[in-house]
Amino acid sequence: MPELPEVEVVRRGLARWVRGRTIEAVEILDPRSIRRHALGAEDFRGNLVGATVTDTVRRGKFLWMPLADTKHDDGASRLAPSSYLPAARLESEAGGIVHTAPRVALMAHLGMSGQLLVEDEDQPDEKHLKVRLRLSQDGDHLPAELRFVDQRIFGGLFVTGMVATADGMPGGLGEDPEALVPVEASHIARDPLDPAFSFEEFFSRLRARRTGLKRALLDQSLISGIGNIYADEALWAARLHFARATDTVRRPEVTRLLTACRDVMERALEAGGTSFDSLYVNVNGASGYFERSLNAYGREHLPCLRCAEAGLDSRVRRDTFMNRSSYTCPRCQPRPRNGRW
DNA sequence: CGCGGCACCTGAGAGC
DNA sequence: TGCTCTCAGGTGCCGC
Repeated sequence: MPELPEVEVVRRGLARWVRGRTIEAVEILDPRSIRRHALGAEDFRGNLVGATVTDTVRRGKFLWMPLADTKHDDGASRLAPSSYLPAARLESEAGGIVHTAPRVALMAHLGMSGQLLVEDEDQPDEKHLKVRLRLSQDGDHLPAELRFVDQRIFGGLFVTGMVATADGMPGGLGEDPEALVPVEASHIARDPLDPAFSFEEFFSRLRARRTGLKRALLDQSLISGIGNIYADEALWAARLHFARATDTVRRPEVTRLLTACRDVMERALEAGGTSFDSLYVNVNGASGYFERSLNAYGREHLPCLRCAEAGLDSRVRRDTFMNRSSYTCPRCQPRPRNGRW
């Protein structure tokens, strides 16, 4: 489930249904979905069985569940550090990233088509079911399984170590304010809904780029959580063209753009996310309904609603950009000449 | 070293 | 029916 609001919907579902529960069994139906686990699917399983999910944390589109080991009362981890933090990684962290006491997390990225579903064990397997986790039954009537379903396999799960980022700030949006960040998410910038997001840092880094606005919005190391839908929606709301040169944008324009990003993603979150079909659902399999609130994305040839309100007829156009579609109103988002202003 | 293009996958739908 | 083509909410890596 792609962009920030959809991932946050999933995070909240996991916080409700999975936090505090212990993983009792792991079934890997397709090892290709254990994507970046350096030591392979079998090691992945060994790291998870007996571990308890202590929290659910998100940064941009990355989602993770910090794990506590419940096997030993003395607090010693059953998990050898080398099994989740390869030596090469330790060496590569010299620049910028300070290593702290290793903690582990179950990382998830949904890619283009991943789903995390909380279900009873008697539910039939989904066609693209990749991984099944059986969870402890601490209370009663809790669904017994957490399933990872993914048609295109761009998403995946893995267990990894967590580090503190260079700014020494807490990791992301979760319940634990001291949360660290998994190594694989440490290059991901804060997202616009993160209280620690810095406008000044974003503005100066954006201005230093020599590229177009949309390409910058989609760069997760500059600003995270924004994908193709919400980039188009935010640019439309801010009346800016996707090809506008980043080194010419002025402060008020960037303020407008960021406000638009926050606004559209918060509204999408309230609506449960954007779904065009059953591919994008919450942990209980239900679709969000923000799709009906989109102003630009997917509206080729349809009227620009802002222009219509002003009594003008302007139709949304679709351009191929970065090998994907971009939707703009040619009247209120005019294409800059020579990519400049 | 920053930027842009492309590979990684599967499936749905259109057109012939 | 089946082929080919395009398209789909993302990310990382490689060459320039």
